[in-house]
Parts: sequence; structure tokens; C-alpha cells
Amino acid sequence: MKPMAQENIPSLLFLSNRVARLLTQCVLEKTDLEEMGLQPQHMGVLSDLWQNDGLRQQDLAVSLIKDKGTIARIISFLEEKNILIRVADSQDKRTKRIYLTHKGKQLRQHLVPQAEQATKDATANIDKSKLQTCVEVLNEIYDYLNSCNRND
Amino acid sequence: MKPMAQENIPSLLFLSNRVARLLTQCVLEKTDLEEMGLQPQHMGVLSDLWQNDGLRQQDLAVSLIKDKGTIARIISFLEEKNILIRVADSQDKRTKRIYLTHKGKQLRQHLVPQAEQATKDATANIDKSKLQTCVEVLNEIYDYLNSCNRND
DNA sequence: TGTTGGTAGTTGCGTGTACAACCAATTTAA
DNA sequence: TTAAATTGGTTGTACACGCAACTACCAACA
Repeated sequence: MKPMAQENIPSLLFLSNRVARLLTQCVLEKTDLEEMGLQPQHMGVLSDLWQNDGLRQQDLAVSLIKDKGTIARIISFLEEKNILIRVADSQDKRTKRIYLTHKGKQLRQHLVPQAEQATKDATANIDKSKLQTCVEVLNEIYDYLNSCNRND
Repeated sequence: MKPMAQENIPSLLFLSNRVARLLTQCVLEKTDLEEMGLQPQHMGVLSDLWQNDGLRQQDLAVSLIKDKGTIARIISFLEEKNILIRVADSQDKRTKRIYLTHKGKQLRQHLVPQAEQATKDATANIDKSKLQTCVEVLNEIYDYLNSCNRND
């Protein structure tokens, strides 16, 4: 007699959480983040700014799936460290544009190759095309869910 | 004249973090977790116990990539709610085995289908075989990195 | 048998985060 | 043009988490 069919544990939910933690750990260990007095969440913010300088704090909050208050504090921290500056927007006085300083731009050349290497090491034994598919799928899920969020 | 080649932002690192956040949000919204007074991290612990009753706290810490202190507090919380019990191991008096109560086992039938539906909704527009590949890859990364952790 | 090193669990502390209340500026509607 | 609703940002509060120090226990070895 077969066992009753059990509900399937929703693996994507738990796997994405655990892999995210593990990769973050790897990057923290294998980069100079810590000795520069930075944390993984700071690199998250920087990654968006490296691609798009001049974003608003609200843009960062939506992109990073974090509370706007949390973003405000991270920005304050990075501003303190002279990595970026808040610039009041002349068009809309509510918003502040975030611009990287020279130091902030320099960090990219320093940190991104290290982080890249760390994630490469972590996925060295994975089939390259499957890994590519994985990234594509995550990107699609991200785009889909994030567009839902914006519309509620 | 072409722009200088820029380093590639390590997408898997950031995507896994963001997708994990988004999926966790979805599940929190679309299940009865909150009205039962539970949080996503509690379902993480439960998911391991539903598959393997009688785990040690240390097993949970390794599996969930969380500090053993954090696990201890989550277990205390769930024990308080009569969802599981700590049982001193007679073989090794250092360890405590975690067993689900009847209530804890019931939760599976209640919560897992809801969480499953939530993740299905979140990935409804994704090609099924690509999604399957994505889960496989995440599983491989998880196994690989977690085995590294155990050996340091 | 006693000593030493390692492991499971607990707890104090600092910090990152979400939530909510708030202010200022903008946009929409009356 | 004014009133109401919305939006971007800041700050207070509560809590989940990692780190580190501690206790209790086990295992290995002299």
C-alpha cells in the first residue's frame, strides 16, 4: 500500500533564502568588504548605483525590496563614509538623488571582481548553461513579483 | 570607440537575495502564517522538521544557515506555542531532539498547500522546465556551499 | 582516572530590518 | 485657488539575527 501523497515542500522559497545566505557569506569572506568597514547590504545598494547613478532612495527601496527607512539609514551610513552624496532634486523638492563620489566609483573596480570571483568559486561545479538558465529564471521571477509590488 | 569593458555585477548574488525576499513576502501575504502568530523563519524551521522529525538544533542551524543561538530562540518560541517539544537525548546529554507535536504536524496540512500555491502563483509565467532547472541548480549550489561550511 | 580539546545549547549585546507615525512637497480634484 | 490625497524621506520602536562568552557534556589520550 502506497503512502498518502504528501504536499510538496515549496522548494524554491526555501532554496532561494538559503542560497542567498550562503552566497552572501562567501562574498563577505572572500572580499575586502569587512576590512573596509562595509557590510553585504551596502554592496547591494552600491550595485544599483554602479549601474544607475542618480537614483532616488525610493528607487533603491523598490529595487532592493527593502523598507524606505532602511534605505535612508544605509544611505546616511554611506554618505558618512564619503562613498556617495544626497543631492536635493531641483524639479521635485521631496526627492533626493543619490550620486556616487569618486571613492564610491573606485569601489566598483575594487569590490566587483572579488565578488565575481567569489560567486564563480561557489558555482564552479555547476553546468554553465544550466547556471545561465537559473539566473534567467530568477530574473524573470524578480521582474514579475517586483512589478506586482509596484501596482498595489 | 568602444567603452572600456566593465566588470560584470555578480547577478546570482543579488538576484538570489531579492527573489528570496520577494517570495517570502508573497508567502507571508498569501498564507495564514501571520494570523496564526507565526513568521516566515518559523516555517523554515518547520519545513525541515516536517521532512525529518527528531533533528537536533545544530542540524537545523546548519541546514538553515543560521546561528545556533537564533535557532535556540526560534525553538523556544515554537515550544511555547506547543508546536514542538525539546527532548533530551539519552545517548548524548548535550543534544536535544526536536519533535513536532500533533499541532505541529497539523500545521503542515494547513500551511504547505498555501505556501505551494503562493510560489506557484509567483512563477506562473515561467517555463516549467527552466524553472525545474533553476531549482536543481540552486539545490546543487546549496549542497556544495553547505558541505564547505561543515568542513571548516 | 584525570586532563584537554571539541561540541550542543543558552544567553547578553550590538545591529539590520520592517512597521508606523510623522513632515514636507507634489498632484489631483473640487 | 484651495482642500484632499499621494509621495519621498526621516525617525522611533520592536524584533530577528550574528557574534561571543558561558555551561554542560563527550571523546581522546596520557
